[in-house]
Formats: sequence, C-alpha cells, structure tokens
Amino acid sequence: MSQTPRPPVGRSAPTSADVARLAGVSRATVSYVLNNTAAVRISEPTRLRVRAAAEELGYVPHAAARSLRAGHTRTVVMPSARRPAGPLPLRFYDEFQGELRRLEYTVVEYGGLGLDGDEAARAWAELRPVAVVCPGGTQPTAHGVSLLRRSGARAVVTLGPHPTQGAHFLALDERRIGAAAAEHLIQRGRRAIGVVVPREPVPAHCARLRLEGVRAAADGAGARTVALPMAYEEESAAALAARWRATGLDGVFAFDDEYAMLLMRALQDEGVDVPRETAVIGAGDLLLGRLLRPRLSTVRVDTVSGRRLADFVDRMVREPAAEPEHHDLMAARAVHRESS
Amino acid sequence: MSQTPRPPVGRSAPTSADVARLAGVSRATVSYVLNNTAAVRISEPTRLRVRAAAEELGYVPHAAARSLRAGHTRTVVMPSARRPAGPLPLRFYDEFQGELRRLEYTVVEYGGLGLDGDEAARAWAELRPVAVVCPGGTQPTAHGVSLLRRSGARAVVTLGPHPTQGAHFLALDERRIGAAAAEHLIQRGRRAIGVVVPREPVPAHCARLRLEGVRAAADGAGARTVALPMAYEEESAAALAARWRATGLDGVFAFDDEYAMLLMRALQDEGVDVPRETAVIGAGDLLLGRLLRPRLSTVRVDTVSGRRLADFVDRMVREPAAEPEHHDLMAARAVHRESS
DNA sequence: TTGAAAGCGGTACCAT
DNA sequence: ATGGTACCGCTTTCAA
Repeated sequence: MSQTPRPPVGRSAPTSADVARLAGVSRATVSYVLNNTAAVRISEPTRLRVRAAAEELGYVPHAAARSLRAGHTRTVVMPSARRPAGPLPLRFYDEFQGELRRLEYTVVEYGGLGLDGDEAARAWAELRPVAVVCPGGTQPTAHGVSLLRRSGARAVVTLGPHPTQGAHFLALDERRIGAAAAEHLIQRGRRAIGVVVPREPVPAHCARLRLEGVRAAADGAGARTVALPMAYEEESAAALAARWRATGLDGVFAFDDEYAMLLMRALQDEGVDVPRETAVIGAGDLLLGRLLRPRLSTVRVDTVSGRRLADFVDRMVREPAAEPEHHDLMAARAVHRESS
Repeated sequence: MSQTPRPPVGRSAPTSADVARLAGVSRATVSYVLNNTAAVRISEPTRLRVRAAAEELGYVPHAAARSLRAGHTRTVVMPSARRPAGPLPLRFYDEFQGELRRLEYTVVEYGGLGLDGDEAARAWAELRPVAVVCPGGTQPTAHGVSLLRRSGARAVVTLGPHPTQGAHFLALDERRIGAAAAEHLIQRGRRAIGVVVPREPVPAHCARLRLEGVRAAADGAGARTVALPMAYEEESAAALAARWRATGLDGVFAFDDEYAMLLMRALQDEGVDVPRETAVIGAGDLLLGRLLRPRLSTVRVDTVSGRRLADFVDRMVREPAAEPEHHDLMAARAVHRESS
C-alpha cells in the first residue's frame, strides 16, 4: 500500500524499447511476447523476462502508435449529443455499448455538441473509426457520410426518423409514437386533439416528430390538431389548463408520460374531468403513470435490443454491404388505461 | 446532391503526402498551411493550392499520427459505467462534456463495463489521455491511478464518496442524501425509520451509500433503522405495504422520489395514513412528486455546475498540483412538503 | 529463436 | 518561401 502514489510525471511513459532494454532483448521480441504472436516461437525464459520487465516498468502499449502501424482501428464512434432522455433509451445504449465491447470494439462516445454537421463528421473521421453509429438527432449529411467512408469507416449507421444517403439506416421513428397516440384518441371518438410541445430544448427534436406523427394520423381521420407549447413546470401547466375549455379540445397527447402527468394534474385542479371532458395520453409507459387516478393511458415503445444493434454493426464491419441496409427498429402501440 | 454516395472504400484515406503531390509541394508545406503555423511564412498562392488539394481529396488529418508525433493528446477519458441515473446527473455530465469541448479537449466516454479495476485503467492508459475523470462507481485503485499517471495523464479526478490515493478527489457523497433524509424524519419526531433499498442493480452503489448515511444519522439520535428491499414494481411495493403495520415503522426514506411515489401509493392503497402513521420522504426533488397528494417531501441535491468541474480539470492539466486536491461538490438538504 | 530495419502519417527542425 | 528529413511507438517482414 505504500506504493508511491504520484510517480514522477516528468519522465514520459515507458515504451517497448524500455522494456526491451530492461529484458535484454529487441523490441521485436517484446512485441511478439506481449501480443502472443502465434507465428513466432519465443523461448519460455525470454517470455518471462519480457513479461517481468513490462510489469516492472508499468508498460502500457500506445494505442495510437499501434493503430497507426496497423492501418486501422477497432474504434466505434458514437456521437452522444441530444440523445432522447428517459430510462429506456439509456438502457438501450448501455446495452449496445456493452455488447460492442464484448465484440472487442472500443466505444468512443464523442460529444458532438457544439459542432455542426460536417464539422462533426470531420472530427470523428480524425479518429479513423471502423464504424460510426449516429443516434437520432446527430445525423450526418450525405457529404459527412462520404467523408467518413473515405477516411476508412467500414460502416456508418444512423438511427432515427429518416435515412441519410450512403449510410445504413435503422428506422427509429418518433413519428410513430405520435401516430399511435392520435389513432388511439380518434378511435375513442375524440376529434379535437391537442399536442403538447415541450418548451424545453432537449427533446425538441422528438417533439417535432411526434407532432408530425399526430398530424399525419389526424389529417387522415378528419380530426383537428392544435400544438400546445408547455414548459415542464407547474405554472406553465396551470396556465394551459386555465384556458383549456376555451380551446374546445376533447383529447390531448402530452408528448410523454411526465408532461402528461403534469398536465393531467393541472386539468384536474381546474375542474376538467379526465377522461370525460378530455382524454389524456402520454408515452413511455412509466410506472408512475399507473399510480395516478385515473391511471394514465400511454404509448408503449418497443425498441430492438442493444445487442441486436451491436451485432448489426459488427456484421457491417466484417462484410460491408454493397448497398446501405435499411431496417426497422421501433414499434409503438397505445396502451389504454383510464385517462382516455 | 448526386455526389457519389459510397466512394470506393478500397483505397485508403488520403494522407498529407497525397495532398502534397496534388498541390505540387512538400509534406512539410502541407502541414504548415493546414495548421496555420505562425513561425513559417507561406505564400498566398501556395496556401490556396494546398487548401484546394486538401478539399478535393477530402483530406482529414490522422489523429493517431498527430498525437504520436506530438507526444501527448487532448483526450479526456471518462468511464461511463454505472452513472447514477436520473435527469439531474445526466444534465450535469452533459454540461461537463460540453464545457470540456469548449476548452478544446476531446472527450472520450469509455464504456468501462465488463472490465474490472486495473484492467480498465490499463485500457484507458492505452489512449494516453491527458486527464481521466471517474464518476462515482468507477473509481480506480491507487495502483490504477499510478499507472495512468505514469502513462502521461496529468490529472486523474475521481468523483464519489471516498478518495483514491494519488487522485484528485471531488466529494460527491451519496451518504449525505441519506443523512439529510434521516435528520429530517428524526426532527419531525420519527424514531423507527425504514430505508428502501432498490432491488434493481443499477443504483445499487448509491443505495448502499444512502443507507449508510441514514444509519449514521439515526444512530447518533437513538432512532432505529430497517433496510427494506423493494423492486421498482407495483407488486413489490404492494407486498411491502401489506406487511407495513407489522414493521412498526413511523417513517421511511424511499431512496429517491420515484420509489417514494411508488411506495406512498401502495401505503395509501393499504390504508396507511401518510404522513400521520408513516412519514415518507424521497430524494431528487422531481416535479412529479409535487403532483401527488400529499405532496412528497424530498431531499434536494445541489451539485456544482458541470462547468466548474470542467474548469477544475483544465486547471489540473495546465498546472498539475504537487498534491492531490480535495473539494466538495454536493450539498443535500431536506425539503419539507406534506408527506412527512 | 532472435534482431535489424522499414514504415504507418504528421510535425518541426535545419537547410537551401 | 520551401524542401529534406529525423523522429514519435509499434508491428512485421526478412535475415541471421
């Protein structure tokens, strides 16, 4: 335990040459031993000396040098900006990352915030990733994809509402959530549908798509829709509730369960009967929504497992498809409880 | 727009030599131009030719080669495993990452899942990061810290409940949350305090610490405590509520607001009067907790801004302190509403 | 069984 | 104002 806690930082990290010197062998031998190179047989005593020397010096190979020499990396870049919030996507991406690690990739979650479009693609390309996975909200342009592929990326995969030219596309379409909600409300006889659009910036992207989904479904069924900006604060919900009757709405899709719970409480405080006067539906199937009275109706979202996504990326890396592939990852269906 | 979408991937990425050839200059000149090297004057026509050539080829510098030559990186590694869930930490880390980017660091969020302790430290060290920031639950050992520093990391910063030898330490002590909750309950006359311990694996680390915090506070005040394992499911909460009266508890700290809401609903369904018979307090100050009746008491957690953390890391990188520094990042205080 | 040496891509010194 | 060139640390022929 009395190991020196802060070793002199002046001297830089030991290299394989240092190990070689200490072990009395050449750098080549060090490389053979530490990588267990099968094509070359090194005597056991030598192996031990090399290992001991590496251990003693605290030798750690230099990833940059290695991949420079190798001409490729096992790096998968995943921009992390503007990920949909909530526990579900979080689990999904955690699982995805874990599975990629299992497949021996180094996952680099690159905070693309503050870079726009092609700048970001350039920054990722500098790392010479073997694959790039872009979650919704971080889609590169066709030009960005081209740049990445030219710089050696064997697969560029985008998740989101619409494909990018040249990239694999895994549909993860938030519009479906809105559509499922709208269809549910319409089926239950509602014809004047409000759609909560969060004032908060984070889910702005999702919000627009969910609204689009509602509109598409409602337009086809002759229902009218009204966008309702609302902040995630009690005052904002109360203000919206106060002018509720004036809107003449008989149903509302509240973006997600949290906004739905907030709005439903405000409506109740205002004396609006849910679901008699106004049906309320959220999305995400939060457990908490089931604790309210009336129990909150919701849209349940089923995403493919992170593991399947990881396997897909791996397959695209190993046998790059001639043409971009296109798969569907998300299903959304309304769950009727009591609030609608 | 009819740019070829998938350029031939056979040929590898263009190098500065390719740019030099196309522009009819040397590699050195290319480097000077593209880096705007101040110490060297390059004529305007040459600059233009080089830029045009780089553009035409889609040249992107090779980060590994550059940092190999430079002898250092601007990479900050942040292991991402087992981050406390919830919107608050998420925002905190997002802001932190954004600020680091602003300071021109490349944030690499390294999924350390599946690696244990020193293995993980080794994996990080291979990237030769200039700094490593370990959120709670990913603390390296003293040996790991030593390894990282030997491999060139100018700062190793840990956030969490206890310090690691040799690393900077920013206290982010979950125990305080438990302590604040316990003190609140005790102050309101409760002497038999239940502590919900989630059965879910993710917040296991936090759970233990919060429980410790409760115990420390309760022991000092002569109150007894009981750990109450509970899963985040209605059935589990109902089961706990069903045997509630037998426990003789008159107060409960429910780990966080979500578990608190779940348990409170179950208690109410069982006919237990909250707060008369049993006081309930959560943590996190979720907005949703204010929507319940009775309104949920909670522990509000104030964390320092991500920006201040980023500035701290930057300072440690620029002027490495002789001794590890130690700062306090978290304050917790109970907020009394109606459930306690 | 081991070593010498070439080179991956970029930078920066020293010439010219 | 530019070019030649020696590195950075590692892998991998090829020779001995």
